[in-house]
Amino acid sequence: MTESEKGPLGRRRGRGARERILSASQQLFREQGINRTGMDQLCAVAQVSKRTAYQHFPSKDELVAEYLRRFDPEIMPGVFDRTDLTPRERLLAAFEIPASMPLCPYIGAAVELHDPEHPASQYARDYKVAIAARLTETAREAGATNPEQLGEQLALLIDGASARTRVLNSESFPTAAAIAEVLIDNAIPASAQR
Amino acid sequence: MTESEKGPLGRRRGRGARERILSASQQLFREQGINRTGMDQLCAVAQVSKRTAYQHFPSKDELVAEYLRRFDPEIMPGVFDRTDLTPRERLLAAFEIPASMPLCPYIGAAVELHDPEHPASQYARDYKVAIAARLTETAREAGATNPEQLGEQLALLIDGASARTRVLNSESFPTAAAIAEVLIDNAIPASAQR
DNA sequence: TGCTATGTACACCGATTTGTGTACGTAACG
DNA sequence: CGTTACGTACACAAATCGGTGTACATAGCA
Repeated sequence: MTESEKGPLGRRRGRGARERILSASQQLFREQGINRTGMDQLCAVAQVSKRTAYQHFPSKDELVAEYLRRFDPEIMPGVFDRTDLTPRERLLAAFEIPASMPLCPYIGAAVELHDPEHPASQYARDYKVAIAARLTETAREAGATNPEQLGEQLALLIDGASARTRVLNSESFPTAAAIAEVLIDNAIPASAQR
Repeated sequence: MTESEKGPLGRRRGRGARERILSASQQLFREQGINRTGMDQLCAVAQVSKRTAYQHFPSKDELVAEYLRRFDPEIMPGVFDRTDLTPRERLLAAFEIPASMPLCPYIGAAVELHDPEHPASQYARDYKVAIAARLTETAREAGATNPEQLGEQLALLIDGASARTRVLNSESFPTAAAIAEVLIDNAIPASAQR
């Protein structure tokens, strides 16, 4: 609403339309959900004409899929690369989420879209599998006797905390972290610990 | 599409309109989700005129809330009343879901509606708290040293399995049950077991 | 300079959404 | 019987949805 709004001969916002669209997607799809965010509103926030949006993305469905693919992957996958932590600490670090996480967007997309064939749903599935694989890999480094099992278990805890945080509107990751600690200690033979 | 369809002077479907509406809600909201089910389709399945539907429910939002309240509570709460099982067995029985459960409808509603103030979201929260309380109560019967903690942990496992089953399109409750077994055994002192 | 890619403004489409207004049947019950 | 509550048919409103058509402006590059 400032003076920098589009005049009758609209101020040009520049060439980075695609990035602005994806940035607005991150904000709006997270804050309001996918279904409750119309393309009109999204374009208004991105300061992009609707025509431009549809020149970059063939449909909203494809935009949603790209939104998931471009989802800032620094939080979760980042912990797996922290060489300053032991494998065990890395497993536990996956449960320290930055509180600005209302709901895992992959779960949110899968539930909202309600179609397993939707490109975004497919990517959500791939992502969840990849995270579980990373957890399994780290569990193996930590010396777990059954790393696949521990990886899948920890992945389930993360999703449980995410879903429960959303429904109850209260933080559930500490609970999940407590469970994780028990599972990890149970899964790593005493000889491999420390 | 059989001959029993409404003719020009429509065959009367009888007085049980409200029940038919709620029954159709159970079916459609589960199969297609809430947002993707329009009132027109819902009324068609319920064999009820749209006018009648809005005479029973002031709005779709209220219908959704009532759909959750009326949700057949035989599966989950039922296991808590099974006197043929030990408390420990009852806790584990909560993880045996009948596979016809695509996603916990309470989680689904909370995610789809995307508004914590929505009456259905509020009820979902209440329901989740109630289930956790039942688990806590049973955990206390089983002799857990910290029943509140164990109850909350088991509740998180159930929600994690539900969410993960939905996203991955593959059964996750066995994984959750395996974790539950570990947690239960860890939470009950040896003296109280058996 | 002029060409091309990118972005813009804005009206518009058809479909779908929740929700009403109106006038009419009919079943149940006194 | 008549009354009343319940249910019906159908049109329609107002908003919103995803998506397009058209004509124009500008930035970057050769």
